[in-house]
Amino acid sequence: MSCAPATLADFLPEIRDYATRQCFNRNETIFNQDDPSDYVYRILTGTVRLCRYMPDGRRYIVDFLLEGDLMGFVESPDMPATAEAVTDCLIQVYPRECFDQLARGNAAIRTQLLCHLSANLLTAQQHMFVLGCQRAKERVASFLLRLADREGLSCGDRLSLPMGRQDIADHLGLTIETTSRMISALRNEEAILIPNSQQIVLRDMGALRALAAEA
Amino acid sequence: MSCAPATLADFLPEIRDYATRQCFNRNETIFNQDDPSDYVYRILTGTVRLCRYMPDGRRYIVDFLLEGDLMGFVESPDMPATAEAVTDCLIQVYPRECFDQLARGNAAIRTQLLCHLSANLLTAQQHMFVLGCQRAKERVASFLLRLADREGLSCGDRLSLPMGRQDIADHLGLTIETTSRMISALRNEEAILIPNSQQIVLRDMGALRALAAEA
DNA sequence: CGGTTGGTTGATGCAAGTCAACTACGGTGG
DNA sequence: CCACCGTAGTTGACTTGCATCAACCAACCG
Repeated sequence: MSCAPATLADFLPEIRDYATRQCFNRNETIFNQDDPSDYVYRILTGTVRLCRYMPDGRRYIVDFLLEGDLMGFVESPDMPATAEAVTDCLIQVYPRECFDQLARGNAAIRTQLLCHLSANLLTAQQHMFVLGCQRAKERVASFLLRLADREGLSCGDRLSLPMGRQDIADHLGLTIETTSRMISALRNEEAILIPNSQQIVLRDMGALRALAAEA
Repeated sequence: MSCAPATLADFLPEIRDYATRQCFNRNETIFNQDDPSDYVYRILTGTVRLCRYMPDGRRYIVDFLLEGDLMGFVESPDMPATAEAVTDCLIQVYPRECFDQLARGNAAIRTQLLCHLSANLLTAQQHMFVLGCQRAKERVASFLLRLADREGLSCGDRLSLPMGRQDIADHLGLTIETTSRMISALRNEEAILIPNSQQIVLRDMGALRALAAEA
């Protein structure tokens, strides 16, 4: 059974009467790891990071969520990660119970839910390869390409990086200095241009793809 | 909604008449990345590795599957990874269409399917932390603890390692030499005993947990 | 202006990778 | 029974890629 063209988000308007909208400022926490899973979320505007914090303070950024993305659909009594606003965000919050009830009566939603989780799992596996096998410059190239793909960008387009260098580093398993150096290296090799630190022009996606070398 | 005590595997007997059993020798391929997702699998005996191969030959081992584990439930037209027998295996193979039909008529199965995918996703996120943040010795400790947990072992028990050092290395994003050195280091620190290279006695799980430092 | 925050760059150190030798074990056949 | 071989694991010597530590720069703002 393959995924239908509809997406999970298409069904959420059906329960919009039960939803609330919330604003979060940059770096504000949206929910905490181990909070009860009582809500599901949709990002209306802004960028969010999903983090896991370790007892010793180390942080790993599981993923970034962009405008339109959903979170909170993992089947677990507690949230497995903390969500924080990377930029100011507007977020639609749906009561979980309400969504579950909708899903119980609607097979198409359940199918989409499976697709959503499967897609997340595949993304995670892809990223495990990045962390397990790639070197620093390849990781940065993979990261830029993945963001570009999600935004539907192609060669010559301008990619905006709402997250800071430290966030990118924590997502790629690198330090902020190495991340910065590798971005500079890609500029020196003329694979990208850096009009300013928040934006990157994808000058040579072929070169980036050659580095990322993902199937 | 939390996961019921039943598991996905409990429902498979209902379609056992449509299943076949297949034997695979050590290192034999069970299915290939990009094969159509026409079957779901249950490991009856033996150990399996799920791998992703890259164009340049690098290999990443997504996970190991043990006796009783299931695979092939990701919602995708093609298999996202290759499955290979780590040891000689006996595997029950169910036609996917048959399972899907069962799931369509049974809400409990669908719930379990969501739990199964969610659990896989959480495992993947946990492992991303291992790859992104931990150093070599911590990774090996995490690996041993996870295997021990899955086998339900505790302090003093003997853990068997059906997979070779190279497999462990490819799962942890290390080289075979570093993996071997770290295992030796854990022996020298008296956290483990190594009666032979395929078995490990968990002498001091506290020390291992302190290294893994996972929540 | 000076202070603050986020990013870049340089110098140095170390953890893990690489290359290579050696050991242990399990067959297989003389 | 031992001699030989092939495979898998361990250990040592050396190299290197990234982390660390530290200085510097640019943008922004009171």
